[in-house]
Amino acid sequence: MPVPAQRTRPGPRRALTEDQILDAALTLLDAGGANAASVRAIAAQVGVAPNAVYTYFPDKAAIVKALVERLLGQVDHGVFIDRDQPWRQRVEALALELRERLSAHPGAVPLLIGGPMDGPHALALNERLLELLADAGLNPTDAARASYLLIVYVFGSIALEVADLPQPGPLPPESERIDTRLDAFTATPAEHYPRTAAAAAAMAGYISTEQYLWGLRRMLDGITASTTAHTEAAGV
Amino acid sequence: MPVPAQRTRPGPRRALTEDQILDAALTLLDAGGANAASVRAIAAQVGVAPNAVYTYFPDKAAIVKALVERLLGQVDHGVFIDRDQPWRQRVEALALELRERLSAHPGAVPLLIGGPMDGPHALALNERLLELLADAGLNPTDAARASYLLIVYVFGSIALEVADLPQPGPLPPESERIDTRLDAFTATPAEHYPRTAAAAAAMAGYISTEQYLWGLRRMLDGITASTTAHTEAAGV
DNA sequence: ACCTGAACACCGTTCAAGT
DNA sequence: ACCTGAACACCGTTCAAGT
Repeated sequence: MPVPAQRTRPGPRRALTEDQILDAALTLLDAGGANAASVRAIAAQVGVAPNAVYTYFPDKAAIVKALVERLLGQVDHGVFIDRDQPWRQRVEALALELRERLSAHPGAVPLLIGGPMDGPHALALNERLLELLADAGLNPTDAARASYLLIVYVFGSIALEVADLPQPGPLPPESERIDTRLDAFTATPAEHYPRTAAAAAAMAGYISTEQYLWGLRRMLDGITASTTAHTEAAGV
Repeated sequence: MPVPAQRTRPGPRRALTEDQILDAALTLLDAGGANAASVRAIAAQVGVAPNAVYTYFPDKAAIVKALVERLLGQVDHGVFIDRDQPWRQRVEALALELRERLSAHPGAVPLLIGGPMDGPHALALNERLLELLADAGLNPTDAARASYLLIVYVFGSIALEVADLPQPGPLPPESERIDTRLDAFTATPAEHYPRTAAAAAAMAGYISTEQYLWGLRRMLDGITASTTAHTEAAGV
């Protein structure tokens, strides 16, 4: 998003900024879920007529795109940029940081995965991940494939988690979270789906972060197993 | 089917079936993308007034739910139910079959991942996957975690693939597919994102099924690596 | 029981006009 | 340049009425 040139200075009054509109959209998303951020609701939130929004963004898709970029920009790179840390730990830090940032706004998640993530912040994150995998000793092809695998996992996990949520609004603390998925499985007649019922029982004690990290580590195991020669040389 | 007599006059008799409504929804989805299957468009497609649809389904969510169930029900279990096959091959067959069925209706994918998949067909698929993982020698806890990991991967892959699609409508053959993601990466200035640009170059020759299977195999590697003792005993 | 027209409360977006 | 009211073409859903 380029900085507007200084020559086009005020007209009668500039009542808003792009950021205020994105703030309003996010507030609505957090309170009412993915469908709550209508252009009209955003306009009402910031106190203008619906069509005034189109002074700042060409259409709703542009608002969504800018919002997605903003969320990805909030990811703290510090936690996984440190090359002195073991690379697996850095991947875990990245995965946890992304998950935490996105879980903070479940209503925005469907917008995230609803379109291509090709903005500058998305590309910057991808770049960091590729650096990380290069540090791990992967060649460019393996790094590219592994990065896509990890991205699918991170966003897929969050998307399915949000999809299983019973209602819009902020995520409750993990300990109190009601998981529709586990609910459905637990309510499943064991005579029809014995293994699903058993799996629900086996998983009942676990929290989702644990499951998330378990999956992530299995993927890292698989990635390193296929590229052992390189990882040995890379150290740590 | 003979030429339909014009019973456009209000008839007390049942003019439709639930299946016809789902057929219409799927047709619209395939032609116009995820937003094309409005209740009003469905009604128009089957030749009734919009509110007549509510005789068959209580609301739009019920239509979506039934449609998702129907799509999952079309998955052919035969390809991965055969216990004489090596279990990894069975997992791959399941993953490929699911991907093929869902890719046939890209417009329906956002509806798939937009809500919980807890219908009978979804549970049946989960049950088959757990059987498969039990055959591989995993204990119930590992099987539950591994199955969720695999589900996240399969649906996450398809969701991201659809999200990167430029246009609604049917998926073109894989060889002619335009991938917004790769496009964005290729168009990326190499001076800002050198590794992303390199990754795009490295991946340019690959087709997505190859990437899909690569990721799947890395996950299976990681799963077996963490449960070696069991897999040895399970044979194959 | 099934379908209808009409209506309600929404939606994204465009347009002409006012400042 | 920025904002407005009004309008257009949608949307899901409800209601009373007709068969």
